[in-house]
Amino acid sequence: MDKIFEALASTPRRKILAYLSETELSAGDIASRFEMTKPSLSNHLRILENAGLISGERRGQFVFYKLQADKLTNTLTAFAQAVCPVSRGLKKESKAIAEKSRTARN
Amino acid sequence: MDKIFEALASTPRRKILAYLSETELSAGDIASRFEMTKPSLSNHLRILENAGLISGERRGQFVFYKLQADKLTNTLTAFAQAVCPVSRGLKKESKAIAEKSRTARN
DNA sequence: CATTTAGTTAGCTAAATGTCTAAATATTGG
DNA sequence: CCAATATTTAGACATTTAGCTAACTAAATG
Repeated sequence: MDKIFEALASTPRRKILAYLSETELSAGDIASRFEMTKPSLSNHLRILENAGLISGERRGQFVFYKLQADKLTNTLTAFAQAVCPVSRGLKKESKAIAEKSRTARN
Repeated sequence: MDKIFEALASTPRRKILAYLSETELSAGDIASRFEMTKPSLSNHLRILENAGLISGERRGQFVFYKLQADKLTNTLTAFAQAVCPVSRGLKKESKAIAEKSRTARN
């Protein structure tokens, strides 16, 4: 939990996750999207990987990174539920659904 | 967004949010639950308040803090949706619901 | 109005973080 | 094997962060 929230506390790292949400990318592909040296970016990738949010696999010259979406969503929802009592969340959701249905009917 | 994830990247601060999920508490009430001086804790409260995750109100001698649950859930779900493509999330949810129903029937 | 209680602000220090450059490692292709 | 490409590791440096103590502001109370 600690490692994950620490990993998320960085704009470039969250941006990396967003890039990886579409497709896997090599370290260089990712680096080219940032104004930052490759070593700096490599460090961000390491932090994300240590947190279990991404995983890298070497294929030939390249190392391809992909998102571990489950880890991310599980952590965020678990935390949200721990902090925002479940029933409250469900109530809100129900209300939103009800509102949607209502407007759809009219 | 930046401020919020930065605020969440701290174990004591996440713990404060958990305490406030039950009820509002005075700064001193919160401080008494930590092995930390009051000024240190006051600083954590300031960071959480600046992020919009909690709000403090002075009543007499005390300053009571309460959770801004909407801000938290909205931010987390928005981010989760931005990073984990929506359809994938829904699929997972559907699967979980189906599984629940199935076991309930047996 | 002086004192006590609650909380924040200010100033300091140690530790952690983010970035860089230079060098090392791994893989591919001539 | 040597050179080129992709990536990581190592070491240095500046900035930020988290904690502390001491001093300050605000409210209640004798």
